[in-house]
Amino acid sequence: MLHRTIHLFRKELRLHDNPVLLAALQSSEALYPVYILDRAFLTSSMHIGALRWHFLLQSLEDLHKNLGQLGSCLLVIQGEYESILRDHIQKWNITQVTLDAEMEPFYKEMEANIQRLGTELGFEVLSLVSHSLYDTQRILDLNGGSPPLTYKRFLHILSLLGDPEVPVRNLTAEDFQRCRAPDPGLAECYRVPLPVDLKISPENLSPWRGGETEGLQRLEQHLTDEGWVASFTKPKTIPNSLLPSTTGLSPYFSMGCLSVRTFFYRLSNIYAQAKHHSLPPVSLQGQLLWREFFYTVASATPNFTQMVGNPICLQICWYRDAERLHKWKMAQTGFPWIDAIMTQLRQEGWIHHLARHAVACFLTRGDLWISWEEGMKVFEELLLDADYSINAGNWMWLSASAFFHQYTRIFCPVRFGKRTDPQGNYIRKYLPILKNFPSKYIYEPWTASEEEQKQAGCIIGQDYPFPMVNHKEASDHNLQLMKQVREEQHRTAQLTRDDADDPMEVNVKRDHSEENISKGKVARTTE
DNA sequence: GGCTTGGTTGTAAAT
DNA sequence: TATTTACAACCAAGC
Repeated sequence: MLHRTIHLFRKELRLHDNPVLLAALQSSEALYPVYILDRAFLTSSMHIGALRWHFLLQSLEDLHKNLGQLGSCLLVIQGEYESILRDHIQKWNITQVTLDAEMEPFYKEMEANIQRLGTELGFEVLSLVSHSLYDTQRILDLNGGSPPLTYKRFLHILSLLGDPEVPVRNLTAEDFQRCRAPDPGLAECYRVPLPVDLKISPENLSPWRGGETEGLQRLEQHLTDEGWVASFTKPKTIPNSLLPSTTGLSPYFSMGCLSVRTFFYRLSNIYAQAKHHSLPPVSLQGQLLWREFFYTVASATPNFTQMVGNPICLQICWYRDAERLHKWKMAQTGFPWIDAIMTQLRQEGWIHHLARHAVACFLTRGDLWISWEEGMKVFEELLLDADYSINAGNWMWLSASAFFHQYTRIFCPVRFGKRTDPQGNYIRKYLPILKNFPSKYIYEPWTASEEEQKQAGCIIGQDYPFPMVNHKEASDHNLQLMKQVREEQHRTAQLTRDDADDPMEVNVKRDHSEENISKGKVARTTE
C-alpha cells in the first residue's frame, strides 16, 4: 500500500543525504515537496533579518531548480502552517507527512502539532534526524541522561558511540519517476517568492549565495586542497583576513543546504590518506563536533537561550543600556576593530569565529557588561549561519556564563586584531572613513594628533566617534564585578550545602513551592 | 569528599 | 622586536 505524501522541508533544503525524503519517495505513489513559508512562525521563533531572508529564498529557488531537474518541483505555500496542512491534506488526499526532525523547541512543538493533526485527520507522520551527526538522545543516554558539559567528556562519549550515521545515497530521477509529481499548474501557483513579494529590501551585497548547489561547490573547492584540510588548525586561522580564512560553510550547514554527515565522511577520507592530520578540538572535524556538542547540551537544557531558568548559566545582574547596545550593534563604539567587525556582520552576514569572540567579549564581560542575550539576538538577526544551539552556547561561553570560566582572560579591542593585521587593512576595508589613517593609529585613532587627523581626512569625535569606554578601566571594573558574582554564587552554594547536612532541612527545601508557603505549611526562611 | 588535572584560540612583564 | 614566563584562578570531571 503506497502513500500519498507531503514532504515538508523545514531546514534540510537539499537533495543529497536527505534520508527522510528518500524514505518518502520509497513509500509513496504521489509526492508533494512542500515548503511552508510561515512568516509569523519564522519571525517569532528565529528573528530572521533581511540577509537571511535573501539566503533562505535563494536556497528555496535552488531547491526548486534541482527538484525540477529530477522531474518534480517545490511548492512554496505561504501562510500559517497548521491551516495550510489541514487544507491540503484533504484537497490532495494525503496519507503521510514526512519531515526532517529538528531539536529546537519551536520545531519540536511544530512536529508534535503535526502528529496531533495526523491522529485527528488520519495521516501518518515520519521524521528522521539528519541535521546533526548523531541523534543527540543517544549521546545523552550514554552519559546517564544529562549532557556532557565539557568538550573532552563529549568526545569520550562519542568514542563509545562510534562513527556517526553514514549519509544516504543521492536521489535520482528514477526515484522521482516512481512517484507522481505535483501538477505543473500547482508549481505555477506556489512558486518561490521574490524578496520584493515579501517586502524585503532588494539590495543584497552579501557575497554568500544560498542553496545546495552553491554549498556543494564551496565544499568541493575546499576539499581539493587536501594538505590544507588535513592540517587545519582553527586557532591559527586569521580573523581579519579580507577573504574568509576558514571554510565559510556554516551558513549552508545552518540551513541544511549541506549535510554535516557528508562533510564529516569526506574529511575522514582525506585524513585516511594523509600522513598527519590535526585533531579535535582544532581540526575541521573538530569544528563539526563543536556544533554537535552545543546541539547536545541545548537539547537537554531548559531555557537554553536565556539566563533565567537556565541551570547551567551563571546568573548575573547585567547592565541595561539601550544606547550603548545600539551603538555596539550599529558599529559606533569608537573602537575601529570592533566597529569593522560589526560592519562586516551587518553587510555580509558572516564574520570569523575569533571576530565573534572579540565583539561578544566587548559587549559582555569585557567592556559594556550588557547581557549576552542581547548580543545573541543581534547575531540571530544578522548572521546567515545563526543557529539556536550554537549561538546561545557560544554567547554563554564568551560571557563566561557557562562552559568557559577563565574570566580574567579578556580580549583587548585594540591589540587583538593587530596581531594578524598590523596595517589594519581589514579596518580600512570595512570602515572606509579611516582608510587613510596612519597604521600606527589605525586601531586607536583617537591618539592621533589633530594635524594627523586632518591629513588622514577624518576628525575623531566628528567623523568617527570617540571610544565609548576606557577599555582598561572598564575591563578592570568588570573583573571585580565578575569576582563578586562568583563569590556570591559560592556563598549561596555553600549555604545550600550546609543546609543539606541536616536531612530535615532538605525536606523543607524541597517543599518550598509557593503554594505550600502561602498555606503556611513551610516557614519562610529569612533571605 | 578532597585533590588533581586540564581547558579551542589572554595579558603583561621579563628576557 | 620577538619569545618566554608568571600571573590568577575558574569549573567539570575523574580518581
